[in-house]
Amino acid sequence: MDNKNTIINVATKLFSQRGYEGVGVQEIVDTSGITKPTLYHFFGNKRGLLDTILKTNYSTFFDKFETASNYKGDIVLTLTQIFWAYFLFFKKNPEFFRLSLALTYSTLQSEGYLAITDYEQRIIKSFEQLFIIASTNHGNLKGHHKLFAISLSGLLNYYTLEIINEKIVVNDDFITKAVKHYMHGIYAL
Amino acid sequence: MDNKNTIINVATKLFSQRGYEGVGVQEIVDTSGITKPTLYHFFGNKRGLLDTILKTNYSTFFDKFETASNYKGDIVLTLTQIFWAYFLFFKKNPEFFRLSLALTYSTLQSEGYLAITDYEQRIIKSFEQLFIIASTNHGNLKGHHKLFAISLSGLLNYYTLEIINEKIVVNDDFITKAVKHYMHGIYAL
DNA sequence: AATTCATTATACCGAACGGTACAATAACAA
DNA sequence: TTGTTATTGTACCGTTCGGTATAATGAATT
Repeated sequence: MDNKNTIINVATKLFSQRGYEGVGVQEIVDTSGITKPTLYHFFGNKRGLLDTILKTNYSTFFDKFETASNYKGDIVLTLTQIFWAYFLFFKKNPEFFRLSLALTYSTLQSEGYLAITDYEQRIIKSFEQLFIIASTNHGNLKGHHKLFAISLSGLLNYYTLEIINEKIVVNDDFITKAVKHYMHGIYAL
Repeated sequence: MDNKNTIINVATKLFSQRGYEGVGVQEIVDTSGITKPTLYHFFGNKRGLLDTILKTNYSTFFDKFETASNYKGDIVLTLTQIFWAYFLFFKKNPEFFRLSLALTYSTLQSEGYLAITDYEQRIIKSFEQLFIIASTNHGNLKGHHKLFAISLSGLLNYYTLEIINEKIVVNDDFITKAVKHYMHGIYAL
């Protein structure tokens, strides 16, 4: 593997274990078997490295996620597709999930939060959009878009955490239950 | 106010804005109008300061939380009490909520995570315990304790975030809806 | 008044932080 | 083969990091 990708992989792993601020550039280059100027040549600065990690991973993620989000009148089907896409992607990239989770919930003025907030907003907005469109068919969704979008995002993250900890096995049965759990809560309002 | 409490208040605010690792001891003492040895006299080290902040706040929290968790055969009532206790405490302590949220979702080997994990586990265990006891009356809860406990914790944190952002007003109507949303998901399984 | 002990300031420590100037090398095109 | 550009190592920069030795206070006790 070339040095650029080695750095990305090493940094992703280290960041996911001890956080963006908890890992120094020196440790990244040592573990990668290179020296600082190489890292700074490819990424400009530490933040540039983080940005590259996020951009690369989220690019793949949104490809699958936005395909899954396609709504054709069946909200349960769409949610099922979304759950599948979400869980499978992060199951394949557990280190990236841990990193993105930590960044998402880090403090508002931290570098990590600033780096990830646009991506997270895009997910939330996508959920909102789905609920807005679906509310044509489901009257009870109306006026709760924002809340539903946020709670859905939170739920997915919690499930994903259990999945990558191997407490939950992702299969049709689980996905069906999870969607059911979420939907019936909404219908009940 | 005495220096000890000044330090605690200043540190809580700064940590909640830029994270435990993002704030230096020097900045804390400068903002507090004192010098380093004073801080180290009271707290031993930086971690000791964080521990004190967590211990103080969670002490008050668990007082109210565990009173609210008392189950007497009515799971909806108990959940309603828990939601009220949870939301009201963190609405009163929004900075501490932001800090604890960031620590809870920080990386597994970070200092902040190690500092808060016992408290978070206590909350999860408390939820689990509730669902185990309640499963005597609600058969459909059986075997899902852990999952329900975790998803409840996640849901509460998401709601709380909206509350301290003043997107949600905490009143009887909201609490009723939130509990309903959560419960009907469970009943539907 | 003398003693004691908690509290605090001055001044400093070595280590780690992110980042870079500069020169050497490697790769490739003209 | 020469010129050009991308890549990389050596050695270093100033700043900030968490933490402390020492001594000076302040207040309370004897």
